[in-house]
This record gives sequence, C-alpha cells and structure tokens, in this order.
Amino acid sequence: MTTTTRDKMIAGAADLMSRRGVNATSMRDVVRHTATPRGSISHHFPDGKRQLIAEAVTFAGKQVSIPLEKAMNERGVIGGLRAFVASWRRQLEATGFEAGCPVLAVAVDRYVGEASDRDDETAQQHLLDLADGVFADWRQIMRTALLREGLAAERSERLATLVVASIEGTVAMCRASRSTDALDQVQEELETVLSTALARTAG
Amino acid sequence: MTTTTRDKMIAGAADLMSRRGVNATSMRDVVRHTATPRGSISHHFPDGKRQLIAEAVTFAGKQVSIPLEKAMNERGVIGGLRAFVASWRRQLEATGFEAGCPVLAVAVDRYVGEASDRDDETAQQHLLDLADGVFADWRQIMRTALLREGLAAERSERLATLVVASIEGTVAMCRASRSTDALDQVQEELETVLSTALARTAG
DNA sequence: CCACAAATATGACAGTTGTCATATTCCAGT
DNA sequence: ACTGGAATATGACAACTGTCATATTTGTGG
Repeated sequence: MTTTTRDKMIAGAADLMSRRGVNATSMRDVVRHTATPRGSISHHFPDGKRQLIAEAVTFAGKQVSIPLEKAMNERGVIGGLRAFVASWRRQLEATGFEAGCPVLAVAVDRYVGEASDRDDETAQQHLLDLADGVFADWRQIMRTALLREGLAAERSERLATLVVASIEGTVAMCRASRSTDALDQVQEELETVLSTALARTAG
Repeated sequence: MTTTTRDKMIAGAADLMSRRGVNATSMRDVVRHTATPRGSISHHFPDGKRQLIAEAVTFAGKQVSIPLEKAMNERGVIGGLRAFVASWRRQLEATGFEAGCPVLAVAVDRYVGEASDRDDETAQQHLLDLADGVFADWRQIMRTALLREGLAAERSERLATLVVASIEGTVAMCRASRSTDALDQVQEELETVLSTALARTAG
C-alpha cells in the first residue's frame, strides 16, 4: 500500500502520545518507534509536527468511536458501556499501564511550536478543537443510544458527558496507580446509574 | 520570608504545568513567569526539575484538599461537592480556560529527564506515585464524608472514585471546549447520584 | 565592623528538538 | 528503455533544554 509509511507514523505518534504526552513525543521518537524513514516526515506531513499530532488525534478518535458505535447498536447502552470500559482496560493492562488516551494528552499537554506570531494561538486552538470534536463525537454516540432507549434529551446528554468524562479521568488515574481498581469502581457505579435511569423510564 | 523565592517557584511551576503540561514547562519559563532568580534553581532544588515538579504536585494537592476537607466538614457531602466543582469552575473561567489540573498533567504527560539508567524508570514512578497519592487523598476525603453520612464502606469508596475521576476528566474536556457546559452537566448528575444514594440510606 | 553562609547572578556545557535543503532511490506510465 | 514525480536518505541549522561551575551579592550573628 502507498500510505503504509504515513499510517504507521500516525499510529505510532498516537501510541507514543498516549504513553508520554505530546511534547515528550519527538518526531525522531516516532520514526525510531515505527521504523519509518525520517526523511519522509516533511513529505507526508508538510505542516510538520502539528499536522502529525492532528492526524493522530482524529485517528485515535475513530479507533474508539467506530467500535463504540457498533457495540451500542448491537448490545444496547449497558453493553456498549461495558465494551467501552473493556477496551480501555485492555489498553491499560496490555501496556503495563503505560498507554492512556492520546486525545486527553492533547487536551492536557499543549503543544508549543514556533512561538511569536498569532499563528501560535490559533494553531493551538486548532488542536484543542480537534480533541474537543473527538470528545463530542464519543458523547454523541452515547447520547444517541440513551435517547433510543427512551431517556429524555437533556438527561441523555448529561449522562453521556458523565460517562465519557469519568472514564477519561479514570484511565488517567489508573495509569498513576498502575491498577484497574478505579476503573472497576467507576464501571459499577456508571452501570448502576444508567440502569436505574433507564428503568425509571420503562417503569 | 526566607522561602518566598522557593514558594513562588513551586506555585509558578504548578500554574504553568496546569496550563501547558509538564514537558512544555521549562525551568527558564518558571523563572520568567515568577520573576525569580534563575541562579537559585539549583540552590533551592538541588535534585533539579524532577524535584520542582514533585513539590508542585504536592503543593497543588494540598491547595485542593485542605479547602475540600473543610467544606465537607462544614457543609456535608453535597455542599462539599459543590465547593469542589465551584473551585474548578473558578479556575477555568478566571484563566480563560487555560489552566487545568497540574496533578492530571503529571499523570498524563510523563516527564522524561536524563535517560539511560534505571533511575529513569524509578524516578518516573516516583512522580506517578505522587500524583496517585494526591488523587487518593482527594478520594479519601470524599469517602470519609460519605461514610459519615451513613453510606456503606464499599459504596462510599466507589462513589468517591467516581466523583474525583469524573471531575478530573470534565475539567480537561472543558479546557478543550472552552466552556463549562460539561462541568454543569456532570455536577448535576453527580448531585443526583449522591442525593439518591444518601436518601436510600436514610429512608 | 567583620566574617561566614545563604542566596543570587552569569555564563558555559552537551544533548535534543523541529525544520529545511539537498541528494538519491524507487517505481508506474508510456 | 526512459522519464517524471513520488518517496526516501542524509546532513546541517538555529533554538532551546537541564545542569553545572564559578563569581558575586546579600543578610545576619559575633
């Protein structure tokens, strides 16, 4: 495939960003980690590191949202939540609690490129907008599933936000504690909250 | 006071870390931002940047936990939750959604110092342990307050984890969206969850 | 007033970063 | 076979990083 090198760079950047953060991930690290040619960076990403980060964020976003939407459609809200949590647990355990969420990394760890100009400010916001769009995407999937099972619009939106935010926070905390205990606890409470909210609707 | 320079450096480091992340905060940035003498860094922090980060994390931890514990004692669980959320909302709005949580920054954005030796691995874990300790501290305060109002031990622990994790995640999301909407939504749902859990106990 | 340690100033160090310019290789289309 | 553009290789650039060594200042106890 023609785009293999490019895709490997994007996936490798997302992986490294999720482990170390944005600024601790250098382009030389990416080519080392993915065994890709360094000379191709400026060819595949003419706008430099900022473009690579941007593509890594949308890549990571889809990598989560596509199976999430599928699970929601096939297994309902509770099943979808379980799949969502399970995928994060898998990622934590498979990497020895090294990898977290690259989208959260962009939201927390601002990339500081060439300073001075007002390009700086606007380019920063471009990356933040991208991360915000991914979070909004995930929330939207959750919200739609809750709506479909009969929950009110505003309640669905609030619960969707709670689910995404709490799991993002929990994944970061699990990385710090090198344990999935927090994830287990949050999963149980979220299941309880969603179940009772849906039961109240049905009853 | 003798420790004014030192304290200004610690507070400034915590502030910059909460805005840009750990690796995007250089020691030269800290002295620029706090108008402190650069030559004093190695004097006040002989172990270098890692020590400054460590002190900034514990400083930020206490800055949250002390008023949180006070609010929990004076106003109960719901009041304490409201104070907790309000302090984060204040921080977001006062800084134009620039500042987030420096402890989360340490958990997400790994500081990469001098490589090679196994010091690397253990020193990394020292910072992660510190962040984990702060999160555990906040959770403990929440858990104790829930216990005191009659909730079962395991439920208290789970709910405390949910509260801290969801708010940490929400603050990061709000920084990305430059809006407190997510915080409003999460606050409302958390209040509902805690209220019904406590009501079930009392009734 | 003096001495002595704490605090600050200043400059240098090797290493890394993102970016770019220039060469070289690869490979499909004719 | 060959040509033209895509892809890769290689090295260099200035800027920045954390750290350290070496002055110089400051403030306080004698």
